[in-house]
Amino acid sequence: MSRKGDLSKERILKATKALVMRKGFAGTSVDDILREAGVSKGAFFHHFRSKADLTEQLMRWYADTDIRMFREILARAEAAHDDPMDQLLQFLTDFEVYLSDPKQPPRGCMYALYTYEDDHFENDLKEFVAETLQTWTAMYIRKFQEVIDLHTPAKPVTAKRLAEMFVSVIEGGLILQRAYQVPGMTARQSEQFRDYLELLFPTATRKAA
Amino acid sequence: MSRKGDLSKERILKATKALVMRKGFAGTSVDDILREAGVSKGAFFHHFRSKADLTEQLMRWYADTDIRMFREILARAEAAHDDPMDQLLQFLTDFEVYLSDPKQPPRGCMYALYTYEDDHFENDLKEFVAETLQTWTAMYIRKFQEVIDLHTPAKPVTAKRLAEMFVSVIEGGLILQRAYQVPGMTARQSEQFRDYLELLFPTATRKAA
DNA sequence: CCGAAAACAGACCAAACGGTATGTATAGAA
DNA sequence: TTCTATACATACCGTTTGGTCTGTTTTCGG
Repeated sequence: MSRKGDLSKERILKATKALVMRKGFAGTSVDDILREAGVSKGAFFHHFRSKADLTEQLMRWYADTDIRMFREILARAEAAHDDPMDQLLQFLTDFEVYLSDPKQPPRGCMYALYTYEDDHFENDLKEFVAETLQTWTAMYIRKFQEVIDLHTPAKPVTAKRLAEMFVSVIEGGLILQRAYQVPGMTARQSEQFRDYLELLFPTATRKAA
Repeated sequence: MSRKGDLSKERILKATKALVMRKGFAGTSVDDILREAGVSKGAFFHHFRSKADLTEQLMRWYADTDIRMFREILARAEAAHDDPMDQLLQFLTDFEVYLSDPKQPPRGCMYALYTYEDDHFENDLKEFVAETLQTWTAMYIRKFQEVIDLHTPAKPVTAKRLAEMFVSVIEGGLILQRAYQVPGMTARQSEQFRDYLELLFPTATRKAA
């Protein structure tokens, strides 16, 4: 495995991610990517069979790092607390810190972007995106179920619904954040969701982090 | 004002809306639109100076009908109840009925789509989208403020935050709905948000519709 | 240090793109 | 009926697009 080639490939992927987040998939041309990544056309088509191939690899690469990031934050929260509710609240506050990081200005979710441009893509990529979103949701379902099992909710609720609501609120927050160009919007949605959880599980004890 | 021309123009706008919701702005070519709308290139460029001009007019046309629709649902809810909380819950259930209407398969929000492709557009269009989203949010802020003034919330909360959370939850619901291709997702998010409101304002009376 | 595979560079291409030019049909006011 | 502005239709144009082809450099095991 040569290192040089993998480095270029990652340069291309990163450049494409940045461009796609601002211009969409169809709105990003191969020449745009070459300029942004500083590679030649030959290099590009050496690593990717086509633009569609790049799109697919980008999606899988993005999903991999994305899910891994969430797992890490959750693992830290689980290590810090015993009660699943405390773990959850810790996860959310840590996630808010991540969201409020002033680096990487144009925040966004590539799954969201994808769903609004899905006509250009193959069916197996559609399935992959749906599966990835489900994996992401499943992570939360598990945790919410633990909370529900331990603390009686003030109103009947399912773990699945709570998980889906959290994902929705984050996705929607990103859209508002982009539209208004105010950095804190998504984190605020997470906060607001925490408030909901605290109302929903009033018996859950709250400890200092 | 001749009727014939306006009719063709609306045909083009409707066709573009349908295409854009599946392929994005950049991913929809003028020829695509001509095919979908069944008009000639001459007709198209008679009504629109450029593709960018169409994009702007489409956005304004969409925003107009969109906001009007929300105002109508809210007006009906306000006519049906006296208590702002009842009005709000009625509004949400009516909105859920609208969302669950099996017509118009590919649901989506053009503002969301826009924010993920905004690099192609002019600044005044960016401002217009932001303003429209703010108008939409402001509608809810007013109503939430009335509720807060009348019923003490179980946890301190601002009308603005609640309004933004609702918009977020709907936008996010649309994304999940598109990704999973299950029609009820967005309506479920609205339901879940209603649950939150009922926990937040426990003193609010609930009447039968 | 050699040879072969990987990694690149850049000229080139056909098709699709947004847009124009020019001509024709049509509708309504005078 | 005639005049004129609107409403189209279509051939055409320059540019950009995704992709190919050919040739050169770099890398690395033997």
